[in-house]
Amino acid sequence: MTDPNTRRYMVVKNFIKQGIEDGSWAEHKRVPSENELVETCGVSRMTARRALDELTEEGILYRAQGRGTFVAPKKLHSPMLEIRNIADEVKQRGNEYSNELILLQKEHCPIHLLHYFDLEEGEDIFHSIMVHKENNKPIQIEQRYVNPKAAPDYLKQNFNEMTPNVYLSEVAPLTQAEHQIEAKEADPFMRVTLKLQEHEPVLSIDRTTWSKDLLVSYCQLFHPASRFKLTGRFTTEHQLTEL
Amino acid sequence: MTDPNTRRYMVVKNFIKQGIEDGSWAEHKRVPSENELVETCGVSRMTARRALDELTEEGILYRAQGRGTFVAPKKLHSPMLEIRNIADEVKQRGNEYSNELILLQKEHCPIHLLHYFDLEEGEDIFHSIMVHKENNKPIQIEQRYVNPKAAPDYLKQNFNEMTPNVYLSEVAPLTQAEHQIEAKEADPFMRVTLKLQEHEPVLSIDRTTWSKDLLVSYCQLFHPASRFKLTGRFTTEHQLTEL
DNA sequence: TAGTTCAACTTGTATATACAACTTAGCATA
DNA sequence: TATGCTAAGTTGTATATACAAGTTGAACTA
Repeated sequence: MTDPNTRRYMVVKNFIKQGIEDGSWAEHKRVPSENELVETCGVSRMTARRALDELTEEGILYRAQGRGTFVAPKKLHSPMLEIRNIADEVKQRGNEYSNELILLQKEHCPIHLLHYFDLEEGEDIFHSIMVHKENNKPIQIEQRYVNPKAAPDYLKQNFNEMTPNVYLSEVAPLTQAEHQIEAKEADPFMRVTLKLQEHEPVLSIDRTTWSKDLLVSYCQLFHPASRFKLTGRFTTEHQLTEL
Repeated sequence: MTDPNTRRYMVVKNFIKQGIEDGSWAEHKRVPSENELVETCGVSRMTARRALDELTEEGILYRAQGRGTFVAPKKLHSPMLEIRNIADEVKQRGNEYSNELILLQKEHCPIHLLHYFDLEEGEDIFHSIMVHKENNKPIQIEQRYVNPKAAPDYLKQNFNEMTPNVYLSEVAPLTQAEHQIEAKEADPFMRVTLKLQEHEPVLSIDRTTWSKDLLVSYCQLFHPASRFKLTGRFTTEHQLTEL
């Protein structure tokens, strides 16, 4: 039972999530009761209950004693991690994850980033560009500058095994992150890569991450803004400059 | 068993929380195992487990299979949290700010929000919808549910003087906020109000705010995603679950 | 008709049990 | 010494069972 998806309560969770996704149960509609799931899924009530409990905790369902369990209209609490791992997310949807490495090299640090990475002009930095795919369809472009001091072996990694995000969080555990979200026009590369229509905007997420006081990575993520539903969760504890 | 604190798993939770508070178990120290709690608290293992599970979910403990359950390091709490208001932002750009109140009323709390606001069915909540304008051009739709316990005089306010955001932060100082950013299709109301083109997406920001442990407000902000350049900046503190 | 009771269904709490999966320390062996 | 194995302890998953507590609608009664 190494694959999480073979676990019985995961089967039930996916069964419910699937039903919500394909419209079997609309918002505020009752999903099968615990006892009904015992019948249809062939699990014990406690297992069915665990599935419903977790989905409730994730904000996907809500429950009312004596009445039933219902589909929540909009997630108040996102089930996602604070920094999402796109590979896991794709797999969690039951789809196939793959990626394509466009660029991976050492280069002189761009001038406008020298200050952030605490580098002198002419010093090197790692630069990668990759495309993340779901069922072979491009869903995200990732451009990333990585601090050699924080991840000296970045260039040697095989990013089919492990996304840059996961690798970096292993070699330089996150202590702080800053995000900037922006909707903007796509450039020609994005338009071709993400198969965008004319004038279709992209949702851009700039993410800067630190490990202790060391700036580890500056990363830009681009998604099609209209065709995909993109959610992120941010718990702010310092400062938020808004709009 | 009407008092939640008489429930067995709550007894165990309080026992653990108490021990952490009075210093019996320091950060990263092991707390009693499930079987030890069976002995000392006189509950079944599943009940002890539920207590530890919930405390883990709350970020108070972390668990490692085969090793034990440990006290998680404390989250950093910064009392200062700034959410700048849109009126100031517009004025800072040298433009004229105005708004239009679409709806301001008391209504029964929607069922799916009862749990979050800690209300019973039939209890009332405040609901407002307004449009923020820059040079008389709509730039943001704000829909907001407000907890009457946190801001009992919300309905009496004149929101030309002070935006809901500013008013709320005065009567119930923010201690925590959570955001969810999403690009999605506009509904007809948004399309008309924000003068959107066909199929033009909106950038939606869901913001939930707390004052201490009290959920103050659940708010949705909608912006045209393509015509305006919208940037938000978020500083996140991450907690490590595995050490 | 209006109000009450009750049966059937729901979720909520609690226990007892079994086995799987993982970690660690100590022991046995090469 | 170094290596590998095992036993004991831990969390993780799953089942079966029982009763408590809240909801609903239908049958019953005044």
